[in-house]
Amino acid sequence: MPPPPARRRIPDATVARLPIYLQILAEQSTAAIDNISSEGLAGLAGVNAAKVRKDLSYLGSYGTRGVGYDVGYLIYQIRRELGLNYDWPVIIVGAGNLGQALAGYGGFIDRGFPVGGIVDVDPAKFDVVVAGARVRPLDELSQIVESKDISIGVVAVPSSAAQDAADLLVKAGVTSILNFAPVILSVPVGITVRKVDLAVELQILSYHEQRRSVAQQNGQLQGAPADRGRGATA
Amino acid sequence: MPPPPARRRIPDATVARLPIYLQILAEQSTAAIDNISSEGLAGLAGVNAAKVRKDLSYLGSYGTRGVGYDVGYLIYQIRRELGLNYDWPVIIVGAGNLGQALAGYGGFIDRGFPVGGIVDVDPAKFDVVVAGARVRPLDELSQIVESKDISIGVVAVPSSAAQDAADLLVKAGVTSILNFAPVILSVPVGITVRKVDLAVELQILSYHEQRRSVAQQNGQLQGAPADRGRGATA
DNA sequence: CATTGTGAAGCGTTTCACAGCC
DNA sequence: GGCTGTGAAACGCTTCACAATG
Repeated sequence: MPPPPARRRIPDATVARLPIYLQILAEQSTAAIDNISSEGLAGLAGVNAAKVRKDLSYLGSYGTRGVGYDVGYLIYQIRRELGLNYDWPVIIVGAGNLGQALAGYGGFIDRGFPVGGIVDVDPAKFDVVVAGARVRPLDELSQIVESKDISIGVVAVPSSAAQDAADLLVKAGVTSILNFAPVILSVPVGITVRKVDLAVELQILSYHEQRRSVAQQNGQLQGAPADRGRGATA
Repeated sequence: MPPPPARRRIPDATVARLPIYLQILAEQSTAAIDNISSEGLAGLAGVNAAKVRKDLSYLGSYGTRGVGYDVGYLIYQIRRELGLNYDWPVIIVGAGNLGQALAGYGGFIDRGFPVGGIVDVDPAKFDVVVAGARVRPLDELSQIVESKDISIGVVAVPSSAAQDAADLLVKAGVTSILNFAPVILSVPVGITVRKVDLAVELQILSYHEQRRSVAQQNGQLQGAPADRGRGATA
């Protein structure tokens, strides 16, 4: 069993799929299935089998020709590559509807991202307990980040406050930000930002709906286009 | 002013960026700025100017050489292309933490996606009013979809119930689904599904954090990789 | 003369096809 | 014999570079 060196640089497209494979493998493992072929995994993930093999090949040669992949071992390897062997506590900025839903969302803690803190500007929210975490004043952000050695921040504040929140997070030492506000955050080089914008998702769906209705009007029964990024037209 | 025909097929990558441009243009419009260059727009969107021009060229030739783009007209054209000239009411399946947060999320209605209904299996939640919508029994899903002519469904139920929810939505006539459950939904050809998986987002951030710590240990001060899909490493 | 619109080059991702191996 | 691992081809997206033009 080799030590955990980060070997090659893994393509971004592959990194975005590894969590999907991981989730499927975990389900297989629960169902006491301990071997899976690239084709089997591909079917469950909704992708091409060659893509699965290429993706997994970036981690190393962990399959057995003629047999497939050992589910448990693959889980171990993907988790290692994604850095999921340790918990990454997150700090949530904003204890409104969304912030509270996020804090209460079981998926966070279950998957190794415990809520290390949740802060807000509104004194009315201080000390409200959300899923085991007490809401603290925004002023304490920096102290929480430092004391709990947090590197991931979640921005769940209104658009107008998002850039300030991001600035505070960066100043406190956070190096990755998950942004739910519909604004483009400006951050220093070296900070990773991912954005989840619900309105954008809906607008992309709207585009497909609009195409559908136009196609219908023209009597064109051509298939919808394949999607990209995340999501897919089945 | 030409009538609204969906002209060429627009690349998926472009469709995914149009909502971002739209949002920025709306901000500009509010600030009484009525002209913008591809470079200006690119700067605000965090992308390359050539990309902006190519993206916009798929809609038609709506810019003026030597001048730039008329903000209002561009907003109109992007909205038209995305099918945002009409409201698209959505139905939310699941009135738990997430479903309620989504229903209450102002961004939905503000951007042309009013909550046409929210349903749940749990009788304890019936008739709870969330952001103006009364939670209804799951049984009524089909009737709500039909009576309000809803084509977009939001799946905000636990993983175990997600496929059932999707099946119900499809049977009721919904053709686009926004899925928040961490499972791959299986739907008939022609139905568009997009997935928002918070754990996946965090795991991608985790990958970058992990690389950072490995790089630090090895004293390699190489830059972090550019991101793909959504989000970006600045 | 600043800025768009776009062929063409460049680059990363996907898919194919098959050699390698258990 | 069946399935992995991977060069190479195909594809789509991004970026360049510049002609077109208000």
